[in-house]
Amino acid sequence: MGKNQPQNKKREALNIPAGRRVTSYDVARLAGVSQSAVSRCFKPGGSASAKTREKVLAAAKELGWQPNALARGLITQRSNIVAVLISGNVNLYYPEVLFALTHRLSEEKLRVMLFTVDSEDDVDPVLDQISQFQVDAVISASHMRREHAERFEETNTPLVFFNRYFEDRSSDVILCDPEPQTRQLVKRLSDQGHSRFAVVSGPATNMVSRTRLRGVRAAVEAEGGTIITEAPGDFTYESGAAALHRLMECTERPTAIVCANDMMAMGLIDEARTVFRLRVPEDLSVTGFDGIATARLASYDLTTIRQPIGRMCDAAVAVLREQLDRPERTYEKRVFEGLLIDGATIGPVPDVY
Amino acid sequence: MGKNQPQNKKREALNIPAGRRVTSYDVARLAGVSQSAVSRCFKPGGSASAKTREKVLAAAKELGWQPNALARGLITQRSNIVAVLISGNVNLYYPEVLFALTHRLSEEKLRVMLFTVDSEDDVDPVLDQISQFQVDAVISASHMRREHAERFEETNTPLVFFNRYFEDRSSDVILCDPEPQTRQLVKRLSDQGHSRFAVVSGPATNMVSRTRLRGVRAAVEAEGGTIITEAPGDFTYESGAAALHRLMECTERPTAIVCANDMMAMGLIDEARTVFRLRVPEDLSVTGFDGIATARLASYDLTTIRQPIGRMCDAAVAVLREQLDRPERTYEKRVFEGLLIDGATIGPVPDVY
DNA sequence: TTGTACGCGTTATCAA
DNA sequence: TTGATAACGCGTACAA
Repeated sequence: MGKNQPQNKKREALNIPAGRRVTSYDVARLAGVSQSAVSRCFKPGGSASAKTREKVLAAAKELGWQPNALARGLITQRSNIVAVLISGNVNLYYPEVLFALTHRLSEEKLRVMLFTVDSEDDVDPVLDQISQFQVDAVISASHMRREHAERFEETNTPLVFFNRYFEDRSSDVILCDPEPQTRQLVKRLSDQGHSRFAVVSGPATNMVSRTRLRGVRAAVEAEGGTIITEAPGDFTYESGAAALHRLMECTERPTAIVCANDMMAMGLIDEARTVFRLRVPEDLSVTGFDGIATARLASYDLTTIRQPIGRMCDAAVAVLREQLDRPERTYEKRVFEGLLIDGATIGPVPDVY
Repeated sequence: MGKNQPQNKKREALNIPAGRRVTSYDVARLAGVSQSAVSRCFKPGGSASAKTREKVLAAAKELGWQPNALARGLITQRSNIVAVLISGNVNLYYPEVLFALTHRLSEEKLRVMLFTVDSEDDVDPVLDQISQFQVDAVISASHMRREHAERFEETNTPLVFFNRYFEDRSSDVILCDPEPQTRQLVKRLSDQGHSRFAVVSGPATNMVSRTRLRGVRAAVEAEGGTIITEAPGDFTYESGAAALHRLMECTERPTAIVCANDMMAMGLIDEARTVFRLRVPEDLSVTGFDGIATARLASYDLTTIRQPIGRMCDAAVAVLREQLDRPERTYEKRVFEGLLIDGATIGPVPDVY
C-alpha cells in the first residue's frame, strides 16, 4: 500500500497533475459543459436541463468531486459552520447538550465547530477563532461576559444563549426555568414532613444557580419551611461531597438538601452514604437539578428536575435558523419548564428529629 | 439596542459600506500600507519593519479585523480544521475523549469540526461533509468501514484511528491494549479464589471488545480458571443489566464477571444490587474496562482498567501534526498500556461456593 | 522591506 | 438553460 498519489484513470485522462485538487472546471471538462453549469447542478434550485445535470453528476462522481465549502463560503458569505461554546468540565450535563445540539444542527446542514470554555479567560481567543472562521452563528452554553456578547453584535453574528443570558441586554435565549417544578418538589418534601432545608448552590456568579436558588427559597417560604443554611458549591461532584461536611456541622441539621445540580447531589449522596453512614432517603432527603443520564442510574435514582434538553436544542436550532434566514428578526426568549423526576432520594422526615 | 449595523466611526471614515466585511485592504488603507504588508504582519515569520507592523496591528485592532480563515484556507490549501468522528451514544467514554482531543487540538491551533456517528450508515454523508470542508485531517473514534477509510487515502487526508483499526490495512493508529493489566487483574481475582468467570462482551464486530475478550480468555486460561459463559452486550448500561439475568440462569454460577467496558459493569452492578440483592464485591466480583470518570464515583468505585486518555489524545494530535508537516511519513501505530484501577468491586470468592 | 499582480475554487450576474 | 466574467478575501512570487 503506502501513501501514493491517487491513481485515478480519469484524472490522468484529464491531465490533472497529481497533488492538484479536482475542481469544478475538471468536472465541467469531463462533462463537456461550462464550469458554471457544474456549479448550478450542485445548487438547490439551480437551473439545468435534465441531460446536463445527469452528465455533470456522473462526471462529478467519476472524479470524486464535491464543491469546496471554503470557496463557496467565501462568495456566499455563508460558512454553514456554527460555533458551539460549551464548558469542558466534568459536569455531565454538557456532553448531553453538545450531542443533542450536534444532532439537530446536522439535520439543518450546519456543521459544528466545537470550542470548550472553562473560564472567562478562555473566551477571548475563542472569539478570535470564531470571527476568523466566519461562523454563521454561535450557540453559547458557557461563560461569557457582556462585552464578549457585544463583539458578536458588531459582526452581526447571531448568538443564541443556552441557559444563560444577561438581564440588561437583549438576545436570543433558550432557557429552562424549573420554578413550577421546584414548588412541586418542595411541596412534596414539605408534605413528607420536612421543614428544615439546606441548599447547596453553584458559583455565586452563575445565573443558572441563582435562578434555581431563588426558586427554592420562594418555594420553601411558601411552604412555611426554613432554609437553615446555604453551602456554596461549584457544580462538581466533589463540591457536593464537600458541602455535606459543612452542613453536618450545623447545630440544627437539615432533613432535606436541595442541590443546584445533579453532579453535586450525587457527590453529596455518596459522601452521606460512605462517610457519614447516612441512608438516603431514610435519614436524609436529597434532590438535584438537570436530570442528567448518570443521575438516573440505579445507584442514584436521584429525585430531580429534568431539563427537556431535546426540546431545548430543537428550539435553539430553530431560533438560529430563523436568525439566519431573516436577519431583521427581533430577539426571542424561549422558556421551557422542567419535569419533576420521581427518584428514590426523598422520603418522609426521619422520626428521630 | 436592537440589531443595527455596527456604528464604527473608522468604518465611515474609510467609506466601508455597512454590511460589507472589513478586509485586509481596509486595514491597509487605514495603516497606509499595501494589502500584502498587512498579510505579512499576520503571518508568523513574515517580514515587516517594526514600524509597519505597529501601524498595521493598530489599524487591524481599530477595525476589529481578523484574517478570514476561509480565504486563507483557499489559498494555503490548509483549513486548520480537523474532523473528529465520535459515537454520540450513551457510553460516557466518548465525551471524555472528545473534550481531551479538543483541548489538545486547540493547543495546536487546530479547530474541531464535530461529527457524531452512531451507525455505519451515518458515515457516508459525514465523509461528504468532511471532503467539502477540506479538513486537514480526521480523527476517528467511531465506526468506519474499510472503504470509508480508503476515501481519505484518495484525497490524501491524514486519518488517525483512535482505538480501532483494520488488521489488513495500514494506517495511523492510537491504541490502548490493556493486555498486561488484564492479566494482572485476572491474577488478582484468581488469587482471591475465583475460578469461575463470566464475561460480558461488546458487539461481536467491535474490535475493542474482541481484543479485550481475547485478553481475558488468555488470562483466565493462564490462571487455570474457566470462563463459564459469555453474555453479549452492546457497551450500554442497560445491556450490562440485561446480561446479568442471562448469567444468573447458568446452573453453575460465575463468581467473577469481567465486563468489556465500564458502562456495562455499572449496569450489571446496579442490577445485581437492586434486583438480585447481591452485594458487590462480597457476593459477586465485577470489573470493567475504560476507567471513565463515572465509574470512579463512590457509588461504584469500580475495579477497572483505565485507558490513559490524556496521553492517547496527545499522541493522536502528535501523529496528526507529523502527518501534516511531513506528508511523506509512513504510518505509525502507538500502543498504550492500561492502568489497573484498584476499586472496590472485587473481593474474595464467597464461602458459600 | 515593500508593493504589484496573480491565483485559490466557488457562486452570482448578465447577456446570449 | 447556458457560458463568459466578475467578485469573495487572502497568501505569495516577483520585482523594486
